[in-house]
Amino acid sequence: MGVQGLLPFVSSASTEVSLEDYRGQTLACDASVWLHRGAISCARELAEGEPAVGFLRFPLRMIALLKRHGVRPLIVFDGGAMPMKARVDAARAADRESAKARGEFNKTVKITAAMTQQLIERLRQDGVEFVVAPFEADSQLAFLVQHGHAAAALTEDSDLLAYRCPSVLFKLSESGHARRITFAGLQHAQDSKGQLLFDGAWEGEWAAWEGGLFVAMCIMAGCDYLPSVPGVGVATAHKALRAGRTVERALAKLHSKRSGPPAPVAAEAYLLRALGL
DNA sequence: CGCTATCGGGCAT
DNA sequence: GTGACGATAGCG
Repeated sequence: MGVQGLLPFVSSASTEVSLEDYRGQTLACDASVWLHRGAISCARELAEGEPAVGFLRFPLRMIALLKRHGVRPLIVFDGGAMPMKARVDAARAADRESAKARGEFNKTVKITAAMTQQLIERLRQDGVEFVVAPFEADSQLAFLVQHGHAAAALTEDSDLLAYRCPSVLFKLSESGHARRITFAGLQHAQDSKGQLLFDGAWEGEWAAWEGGLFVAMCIMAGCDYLPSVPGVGVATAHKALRAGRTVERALAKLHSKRSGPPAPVAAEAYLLRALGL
């Protein structure tokens, strides 16, 4: 999931970069998407329990790509399941079951601990650094960049911005180019008319977004941890926060304007607590 | 109409 | 694991 619609919304703040720009530096790499993509190439074998090693090919190729450009990869694996994501995890398991019944194998792909272990073994042999996150890789990737252990995170997951990761590279291509979004660069993000999204509407606006409103916008638009407010995406959440200037007033505004069922009451309590309000 | 949200689905080889 | 992209639907 990630935050639906977030990347298009802030795409004006992204710039094209090359891996050459990171020569001699460390990139913290999200292993899960690489493993999933690799696993699609042998989805049937995996679904039917046949031995398969083809899923290693794609992640190893991406690592080779980084090394070819003089970049030091730090591979980050998902660790334990998040209790708060239990509902989402259960839904995905059910989806995999029904996909298997229909013979749609590439929708049944599930990265097992054994598969992760096989990749880790290769990384050990090849001298590639890695860490296993306590829970989800996302927050670990953000931590590594925030504390200077990596120059940027390399992922496909928009959640990295919600975690306030200072620098994120998306959509790495075979040519070694990617789109970079820095958290600080969001200050200059614009809408389609060239108007700033997070600054300029009032004195100190960017500081407010940086300090919590941006994260609130992401949560309101829908995350894996809370039932989202129906009919509210990134654009509506942004509008409400900009008009209200605080989470409380933005939520009140959405309530008064919206027809249909009110937001789940638990969502608000969690949101406010998550933001320390 | 214009804007926004949602749905289905590719990714690799 | 998440989401480009095009289509569709619901609202003001």
